[in-house]
Amino acid sequence: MMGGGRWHPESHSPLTVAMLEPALLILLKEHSSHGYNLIGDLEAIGLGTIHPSVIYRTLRDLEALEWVQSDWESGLTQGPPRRIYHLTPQGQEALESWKRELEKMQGMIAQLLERTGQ
Amino acid sequence: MMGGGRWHPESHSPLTVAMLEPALLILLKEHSSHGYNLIGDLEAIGLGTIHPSVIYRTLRDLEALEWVQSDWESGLTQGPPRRIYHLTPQGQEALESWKRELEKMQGMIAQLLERTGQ
DNA sequence: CATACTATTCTATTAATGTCAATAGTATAA
DNA sequence: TTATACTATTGACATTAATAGAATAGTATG
Repeated sequence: MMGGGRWHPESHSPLTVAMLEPALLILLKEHSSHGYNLIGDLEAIGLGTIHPSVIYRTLRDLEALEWVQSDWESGLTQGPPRRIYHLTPQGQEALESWKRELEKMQGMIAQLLERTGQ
Repeated sequence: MMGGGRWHPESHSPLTVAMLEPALLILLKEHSSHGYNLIGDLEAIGLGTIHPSVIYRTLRDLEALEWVQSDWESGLTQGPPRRIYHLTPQGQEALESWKRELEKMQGMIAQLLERTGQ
C-alpha cells in the first residue's frame, strides 16, 4: 500500500511499478537495448528511479515468458559485457494486449478524476 | 509480475490493484459507505473482482493512516452490523495528492500509447 | 430450523518488491 | 601499478502485499 504522497520523492508510486512491464516492452519494441540503458530510458519516461535489480529481474522474467530474448553484445563496450534484449513475436502480441489494458486504465482514471470534480 | 493477458478474465490486472486506494478514497468522498457495498462499487468502476479481504484490509490500513474513519452503523440493517467508513480531512488531502498522481499517470500512459503508434 | 444472503475478520500461503552485497569489466589519473 | 570511478549484471535475503479460505455472526425467508 502506497499513495497520496506517502512515497519519498526519490522513490515512486505503486502505479509506476505496475507500469514497468509495459514500459519495457514498448521501449524494446522501439529498439533492442540492455538493462543498464533501460534504467535511464524508464526514468526519462517518468517512471522514476526503479532499483536496477528490479529492472534486471523483470527482464529475466520477461525472457522466461519468451516475450523478450537476449544475447551478449558482440564487440567491446565501455565496460563489462552487456546483455542485449529484443522483443519476440510473442512479446509483440503481449504488448498489444498490454495496450488494450492501458487504454482501459486511461478510461478508468479519466472516470475517477471526473467524479472528484477535477 | 503480471500483464499482457497473463491474468485470467475473472481476475484483474496489476494496474487495477494499484488503483484500489485512490478509488476507495474517491468513492468515500462521494458518500460514506461500508466494505460490502464498496466491493460492488469498485466492480462498477471497472476494477474487477478484487477479493473482499483485500478491500477490508485496505480500509483498515487507510483507517490506520487516519485517511478514513469508521463507526458501526446505528440502527438495524438487513444483516450483521456494518462498519461505515467516511473520509477525514487528511484523507481529503491525500486524495488531492492522489489526483495529481493519477493525472501524471494519465500523461505517462498517453505518452506510451503514442510511442507504440496506437 | 434449515438455507441463503449480508457482512466482517483472521490466518496461512504465495507472490511481488525492495535492498544489499558480490562480481567483473573498462577508463582514467595519480 | 594501483587506486578510484563508472559501467553492467547477478544472486540472496528480507520485507511487504495479495490471495484464498475458513471462521464468525447477524438477518431474512420458506
